[in-house]
Amino acid sequence: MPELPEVETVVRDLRPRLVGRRFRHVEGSSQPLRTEVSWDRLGLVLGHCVEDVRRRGKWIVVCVAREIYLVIHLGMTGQLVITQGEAPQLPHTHLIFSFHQSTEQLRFRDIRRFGSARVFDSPEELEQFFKKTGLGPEPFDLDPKYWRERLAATSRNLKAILLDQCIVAGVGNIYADESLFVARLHPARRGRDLSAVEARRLREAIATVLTRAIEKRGSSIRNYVGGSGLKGEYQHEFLVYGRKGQPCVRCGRAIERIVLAGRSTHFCPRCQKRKDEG
DNA sequence: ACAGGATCCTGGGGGC
DNA sequence: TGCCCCCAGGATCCTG
Repeated sequence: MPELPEVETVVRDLRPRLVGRRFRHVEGSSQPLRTEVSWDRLGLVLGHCVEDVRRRGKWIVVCVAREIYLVIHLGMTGQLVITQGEAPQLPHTHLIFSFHQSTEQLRFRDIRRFGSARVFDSPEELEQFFKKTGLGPEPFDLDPKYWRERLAATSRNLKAILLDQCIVAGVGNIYADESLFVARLHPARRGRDLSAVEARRLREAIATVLTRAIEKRGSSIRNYVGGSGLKGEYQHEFLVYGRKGQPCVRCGRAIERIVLAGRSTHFCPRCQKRKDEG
C-alpha cells in the first residue's frame, strides 16, 4: 500500500508525538510478520528515548538513544499509528509499544503481514542493511547524470525501472503510473531508448507527483492511514491510476490498463505513445 | 539481463 | 445467502 508519500506522511505525523518519549514496554501478537520479529532485538529499545523519526525510501526509521534504530516497512497494508492506550485493539495488531509518562501507544497493524520490523544497534549496522538491499537514491535528489546513465544502461521497461527500489527509492505502483503520465511516456518504453529530454521529463515528473502527493497526505484507497489515523486525499487527484475506461483528463481518450512488471499499469494511449512525439 | 510467474497473506467486490 | 474468482500502495525468488 504505502509508497513514499504515505510513508513520509506517517513519519511527519509520528515525529512530533514520539520524539522525547521513552519506551517502556513492547508486546505483540503470536502471528509472525513476513520477516520474523526478534523479541530480543525489539527489547533493545526499551528504556530509551526516541530522538527522531525519519524516512528512507519506503522504510520508517525510528531513531532511539544509544544509536538504536527501529526500522519498519509497511508492506501493502501496514499501519503505524499513535493511539490512546485504552483504545480498542483492532484485529491484526502485531506490535504495541507503550511509553513512560504517557497514556498513548504506538501500534503496528498489518492485515496481510507483508510488512516487517527490525532493530539495529549501530549506525553502521543500519547503513549496512540499506546497502545490502541496494536501496537507491531518494527521488528528490536524483542526480541528472546518474539518472540518465541508469536509464541508458538498461533495456527494461520504464514501469519496471520505476518500481525498482535500487534505481530510485520510494516509488510504487500508483506513483509510477502517475509520473509516467505526467512525463507523457509510455510505461512499456525501454530505458535505453529515452532521449536526454525525456529522461529529464521523467525525473521532474516523479518529483512533481510525489511532492503534490505528500501535500495531500498520500493516497487512501483501502487500508492506508497516516500516523494519526487520518486518511490521505491524493486518490482524488489520480490522473490514470485506477481510471481504466475513464476519459484522459488531458485528451479525453479512454485510459487503458495493462500488466507490466507483474503489476496493474494505467496509461493514456494517446498522450503516452510508444514512439516519440505524443 | 530481463520478463513472467508464483509466493508470502487477508479481505473486499463482482458475478452467478 | 454462498461460492468462486479476481484484485489489491510490496518484495523476493525461481524459471526460461
